[in-house]
Amino acid sequence: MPTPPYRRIADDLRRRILDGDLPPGAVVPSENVLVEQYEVAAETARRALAVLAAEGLTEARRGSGTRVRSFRPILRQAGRRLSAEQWGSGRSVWQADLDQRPMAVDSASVDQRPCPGRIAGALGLEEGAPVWVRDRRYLVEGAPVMLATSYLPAEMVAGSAITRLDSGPGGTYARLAELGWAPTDFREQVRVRMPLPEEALALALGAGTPVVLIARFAFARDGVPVEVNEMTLDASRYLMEWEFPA
Amino acid sequence: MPTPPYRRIADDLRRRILDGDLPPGAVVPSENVLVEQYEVAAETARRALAVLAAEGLTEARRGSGTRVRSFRPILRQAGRRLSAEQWGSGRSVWQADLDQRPMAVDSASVDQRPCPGRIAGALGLEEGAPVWVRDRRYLVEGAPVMLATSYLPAEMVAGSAITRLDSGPGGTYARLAELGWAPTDFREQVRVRMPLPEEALALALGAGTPVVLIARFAFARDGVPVEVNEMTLDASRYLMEWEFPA
DNA sequence: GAGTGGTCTAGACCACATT
DNA sequence: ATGTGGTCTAGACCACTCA
Repeated sequence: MPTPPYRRIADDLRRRILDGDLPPGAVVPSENVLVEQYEVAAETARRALAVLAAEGLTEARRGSGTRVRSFRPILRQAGRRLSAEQWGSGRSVWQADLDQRPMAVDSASVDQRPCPGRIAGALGLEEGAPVWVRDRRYLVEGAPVMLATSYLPAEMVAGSAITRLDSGPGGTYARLAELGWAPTDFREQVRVRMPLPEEALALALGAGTPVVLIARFAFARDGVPVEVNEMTLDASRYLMEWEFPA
Repeated sequence: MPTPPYRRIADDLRRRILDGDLPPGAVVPSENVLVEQYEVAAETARRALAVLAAEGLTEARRGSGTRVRSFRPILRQAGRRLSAEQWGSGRSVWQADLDQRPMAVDSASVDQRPCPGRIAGALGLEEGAPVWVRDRRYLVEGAPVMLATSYLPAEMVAGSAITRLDSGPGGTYARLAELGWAPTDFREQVRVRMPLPEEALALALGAGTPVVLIARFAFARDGVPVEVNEMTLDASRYLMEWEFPA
């Protein structure tokens, strides 16, 4: 039971990628080349390349070729507590160009709808109670990176700018504060899995790219839940950070 | 350019899984069955099943069959702030049996080593300065779920139980507190990607299972970094939670 | 032993990008 | 026009599980 040829080929290529022999953007040897070099059938060479694609290491383009993917993560900071100096010692262990690129919204909608069951429990509402639903897709450099759907009790936010596409300066949380429901605490629950086809489509995900699901709960004074925000992130584009006290 | 047969088959099966028609643990139609039902070649049927496996939805076992995977996550809580009542309204949107199963450690080592470059910066040390390195693998119900490697400045922890396999009651942080370096703040940086073969091996990962990489930085008073902990989690087994103030 | 998934081959046709 | 990746087929052999 020696490792099968397609795995050996994949292992070779992977090592070359991780060693930097094939840097980000470099063209990976084509199927035909692999067929010659390793003396295997075309399908076997394809399978080797498919392994790397499934690992998120490469990206194949029909007609062009297969290239090594590059990673330029967006830094998502939550619960920032520490000062800039403390950021200095204690910075990322991942060497990343954490440039702050501007984020845009390309498709958005705001609707009042009956509350879905799983959200109702979190908001302390009955299933089907009216909630305002804010739906958005975020882009960086023209490419989608995150989907977000936010739920707020209709009774709480009726008449405010939260029910309009443009929620105004400071956004939803600023409006909540004006209504006397300023968020004081947040809980974020995080799951990770491979995307469903619809998610892969909406985020234009390459093969081998997981998604991060974040459910964010915002609480006002006395622990009153005021918002649930379900987010879906392209995992290959994010470096997430949380800070909290001991 | 209609969707190719293998995708149609995969779509059919995926819908049946997500609809609950094929519940967790259920046997997915075998290659032979699919060959008959859809009148395709065996390789085409295989490819359809491979899609589902790559999505983490199924698990194939040679000789046995392909089954729908089940999701029984471990809840990992960080920065717990809110009370139990607030947990009540605002609970998970993912219906999950969050039983607290006991966690064991099966392989552990403690060594003094020169500090790797990427850790040195975070700990405010020179590269190569002596650090104690605590290495562990965690199991739940006999299966590995997390790898963790912790780095502490040798000068800070020399002579304490931190340098021994059994760090004593309360663990590393309790010992740090006794030494006058009680952690007061934490920063956790999180990345997600598909595993390298070595990681897949160490965590016994099925196909289509991402890993979560958490780099945890512990700070004592005045923002002095006292520990860096690099963790690798089986993404399919964790539900992570962070809480923090506005 | 029958059925299951895992791998490989040789050959074919297609869609697409680059030259 | 050539080369690239994407898909499909028919047939083969193997390793494993389960009854």
